[in-house]
Amino acid sequence: MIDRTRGQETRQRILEEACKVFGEKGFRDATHAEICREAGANVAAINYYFGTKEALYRAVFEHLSVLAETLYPFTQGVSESASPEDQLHAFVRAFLGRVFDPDQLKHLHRIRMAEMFDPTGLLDEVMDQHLAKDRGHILGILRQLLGTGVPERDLSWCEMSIVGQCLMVAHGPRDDRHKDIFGFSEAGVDLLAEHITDFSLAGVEAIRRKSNSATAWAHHTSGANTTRLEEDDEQFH
Amino acid sequence: MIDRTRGQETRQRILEEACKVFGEKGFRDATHAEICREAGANVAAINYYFGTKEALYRAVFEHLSVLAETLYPFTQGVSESASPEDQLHAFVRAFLGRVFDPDQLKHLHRIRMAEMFDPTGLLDEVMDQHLAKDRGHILGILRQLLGTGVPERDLSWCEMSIVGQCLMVAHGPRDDRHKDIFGFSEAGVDLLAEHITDFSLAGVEAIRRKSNSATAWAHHTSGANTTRLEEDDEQFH
DNA sequence: GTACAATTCAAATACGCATTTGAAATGGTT
DNA sequence: AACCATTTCAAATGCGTATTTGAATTGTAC
Repeated sequence: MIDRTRGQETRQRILEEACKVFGEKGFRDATHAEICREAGANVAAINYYFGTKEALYRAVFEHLSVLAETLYPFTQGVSESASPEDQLHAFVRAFLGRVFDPDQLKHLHRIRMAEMFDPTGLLDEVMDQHLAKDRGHILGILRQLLGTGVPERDLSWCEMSIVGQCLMVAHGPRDDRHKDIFGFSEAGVDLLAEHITDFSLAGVEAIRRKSNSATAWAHHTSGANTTRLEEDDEQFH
Repeated sequence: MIDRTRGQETRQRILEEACKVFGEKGFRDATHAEICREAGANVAAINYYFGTKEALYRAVFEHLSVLAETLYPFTQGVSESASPEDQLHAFVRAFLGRVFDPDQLKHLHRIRMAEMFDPTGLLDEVMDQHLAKDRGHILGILRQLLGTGVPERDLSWCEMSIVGQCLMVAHGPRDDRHKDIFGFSEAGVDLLAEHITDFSLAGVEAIRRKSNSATAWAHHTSGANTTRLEEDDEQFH
């Protein structure tokens, strides 16, 4: 058999360097030249090991995705029978862990967001798969929190409200600026997770109440802006 | 004097077409050729009227920004003395109005998000200015809702929680898929605004309570995860 | 109707970068 | 040592597209 360790090492160096460059510059502004220079390889190496820049991009995404699921599983630290509140907390913490990972993983967030708003189209199918898995998890938790009778729309919108917070909390490559804005320090991920969890639990609960009281004693919610939260809620004094 | 109406018309057509193309393809994938073709002008026209592609990009952003502030002011429909709850509602509605505008304006959202996660760097200063104005508005509302004693960090994080929802509710050019995911129809902006407002008001209120009870009777919140919402809150049964 | 500025145009240029190519080097196998 | 697959390399090639250029056209003033 033939020793391939040398070649696989180069391949690995390129893959990891590509994570960094794609993460920092985005697909379009990343160049073969830069990736290979930093990885200590020749420009032709990308073509040799991955075929095309696009294939390398996909390889990077897959690489980072499995890394994310390994390092920050959404169920980390909670038993299956934990309360939905604790499950949500774990979900948020894992989500933020991925987003603020000090190593390679933070690049995944950048790549995913860039792909959402400035899509190359290269990751469409792959992203859909991973997305579906994540959605299943958070929706499961929300079903517990909201109960069975709640309409699908409330479910989806609560999901959006929670995930939106987790996604927007970290900006792209300009995170210096972001840290200034939101007063965030690396050590504060747990605090931030607590904030989002508390905020979201209260939000979800408000939606649950409203939905319940709406379906309970009336088929018509015809009044325009008369259905505000305060009516059936004593939490505002 | 010389008649410039003809020229200015061409300039305007290019500007509006550029909004569309930059919005749909992003800065990097937009080409002189496509913009000019759609605008019925020659490739050289961009250079003639705007100098460079980058200058055109900046012009587009400025154009759309003033349009946004004109069409969807954050204070629309509420008096200055309205309750902070109603002010927040108006803010969210205006925000979503901008994001879901069926015409040109929707492109602004795409451009801003792309600039966040795949920055060209061309709009940094300009975006900071507009951002600062928006932040002032929402922070003012939050100050009313949270009271004076609340720490700046809670303020910033609540801001993030709210704005995050508004930003993530609409994806990029792939909004077909998004609409499927979140079950959103154009007519539903008001419903969605109501959801986000309700969700956020409850979230903010939860943060306020926690912050108050924390500062009121202890300087040490040393326990790790013992400061969950349920302790001083009767809304979870 | 001549002159002159503003505008439009087609074709040429320039440049960056992904990709190719074919030769050189490496290292194990016989 | 001779052989062969694997891997590295420097230098071309080719393509897409922003930008330039200089000539043609339009419209206005005198």
